[in-house]
Amino acid sequence: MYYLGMARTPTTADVFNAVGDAHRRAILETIGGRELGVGELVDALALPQPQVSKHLRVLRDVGLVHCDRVGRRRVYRVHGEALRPIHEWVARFEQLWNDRYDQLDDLLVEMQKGKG
Amino acid sequence: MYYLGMARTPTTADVFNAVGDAHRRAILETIGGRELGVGELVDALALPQPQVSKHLRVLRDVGLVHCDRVGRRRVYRVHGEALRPIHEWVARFEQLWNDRYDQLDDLLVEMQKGKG
DNA sequence: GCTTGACATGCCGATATCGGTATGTATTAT
DNA sequence: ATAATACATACCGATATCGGCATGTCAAGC
Repeated sequence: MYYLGMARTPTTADVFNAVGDAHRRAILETIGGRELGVGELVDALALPQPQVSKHLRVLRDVGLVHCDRVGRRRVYRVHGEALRPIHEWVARFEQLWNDRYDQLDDLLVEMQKGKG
Repeated sequence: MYYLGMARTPTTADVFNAVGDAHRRAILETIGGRELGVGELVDALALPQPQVSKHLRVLRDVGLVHCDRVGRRRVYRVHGEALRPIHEWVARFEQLWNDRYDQLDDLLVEMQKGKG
């Protein structure tokens, strides 16, 4: 009989996966709050240019970076909001090791009440 | 000439990678704050038992779950603190889309001062 | 126009990864 | 001791993934 199913879950190129790679994380860290061209990333990370470009492509596809064309350069910046799913997912487990944020949430609620 | 280097970065089985897989996340979500045996996970997730066991192995290796032997069962529980690296990494970018937590951090510092 | 610069993309090889099936192992029950 | 339960592990096939190299593309300068 022939093989029909998928061999592995199609890595729905999602944010969790994109951040799973150390080089991709390094790229995001290097860009930080700045706007960097590919060449600057290549210099900073000491990686071959095609590799950086391909990682940037992945990050772009999941919305983690945005890109502007400036002359013949491509200027990349981090779109931090794309990390929100990760933040919220991790937050679901946070209380299992740290209740500080729950305290803070309560506090915030109180503050809002006081202000209103 | 012969090929010498590594073909890819050795997926240093780290927490980021472990959480990159959707099935693994589902396992963590299903366990949640409870203690579950493998069979219960198999039933809940409708996955083959070996697959669940192997994912649990990965989660164990990175410290995301702990395991106790209870009779002939293995009872798994989430060790949420292992998610801290992810939390902290994401937090570094949080200010790029949400400054609420910075406010809260400032507030916490003030509270501690008041208490001390 | 042609060249250069800055980057994206295509192709390839090696391997890590995931799912499936079969089998091993340890513990309880009889 | 034997059998059954609950799970881990081994092995395999298919493919996704990453790194390296070569080439394509597109804007700017001459």
